[in-house]
Amino acid sequence: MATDAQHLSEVLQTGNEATLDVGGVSLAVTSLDKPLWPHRTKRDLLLYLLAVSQSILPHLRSRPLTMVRLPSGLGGKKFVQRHWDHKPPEFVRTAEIYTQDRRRAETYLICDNLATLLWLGQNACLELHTWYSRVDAEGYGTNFSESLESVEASALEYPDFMVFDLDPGDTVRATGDKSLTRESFSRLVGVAKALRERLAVAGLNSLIKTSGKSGLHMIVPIERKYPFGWVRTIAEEFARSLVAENPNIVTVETSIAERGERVYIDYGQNARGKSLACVYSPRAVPGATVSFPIEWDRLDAVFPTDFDMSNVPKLLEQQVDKWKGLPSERQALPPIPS
DNA sequence: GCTGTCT
DNA sequence: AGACAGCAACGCCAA
DNA sequence: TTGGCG
Ligand SMILES: [Mn+2]
Ligand SMILES: [Mn+2]
Repeated sequence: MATDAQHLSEVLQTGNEATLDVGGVSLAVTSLDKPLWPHRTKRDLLLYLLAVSQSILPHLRSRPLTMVRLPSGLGGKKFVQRHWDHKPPEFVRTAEIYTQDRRRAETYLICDNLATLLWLGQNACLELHTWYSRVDAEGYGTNFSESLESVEASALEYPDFMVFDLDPGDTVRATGDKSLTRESFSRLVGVAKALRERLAVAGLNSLIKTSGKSGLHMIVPIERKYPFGWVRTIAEEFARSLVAENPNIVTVETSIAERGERVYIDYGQNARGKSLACVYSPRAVPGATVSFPIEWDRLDAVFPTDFDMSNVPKLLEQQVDKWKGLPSERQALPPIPS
């Protein structure tokens, strides 16, 4: 039975299955040789999650999860899962959260510890997406399950980030190849910088990461006191101001057909129940690329495929978490008009 | 990947 | 015992 | 109320 990370790593190296002792709890892992990505197996996923656990766990903590699962890898069925209907292991933290559609509470998973992280890997969660609000009370209500009113009055209605999901527009190319071009990404970077400047003028510091696919995610840490509706209103103002300035390059148009080559700023992500790929989460794409934080002055020098499951653990050896301390950073937004 | 059901 | 089927979002907004 | 959207 393995105990520390070094030993866990050694145990995961060989055999098609193993029983891990993760901080005192027993966790069975199976099908370690099953390919989940081209040239990458479930063993590679578990070793990756173990290697980045110190980096990713602080960002997963207390946040309801949305999982992208591919039990048979990229060649098999893919599904998004937000609820867990059966009883998860004891060590997995959960929250019962009311959902509008089903008119009842569902069980959401929260990844608060290494055992849960590895268990998610065993369950072929190739992507881990998190909410922007947390279940921690800190003065707010924690009745998430009773009714729509109760969850709207709860801590989950108060995000600690404002987010901007920046997606590249269609790239017009004769070949029909839909992969991201340097030109398209460079246009995206330009929009991100312009948005950063807008935010800075308003006194707001922002951080940026690759989504792990083609886009960028901008994060503005905020005081945990504005309901999603207000955060969305502010995000929309910033997004529309960029569109007004550069209507040929930026759009907030929801219709895909209308967007064309323009960069899409999705401010609508600022809503309860929505999620973005967590920083350091792998993505279910052939290259096994990873969502990775970028320093603003490095943005021109990088490309999303620079960060994948193979090299990210190495990059993190220099600095365990590029966004260390982010969970406690807070900025004020304009007040809500009364 | 897991669970419950059918043969 | 083994095969197999079923299963696994949700909130916003414009129309 | 529905359908598109991410
Ligand atoms: Mn995106
Ligand atoms: Mn998007």
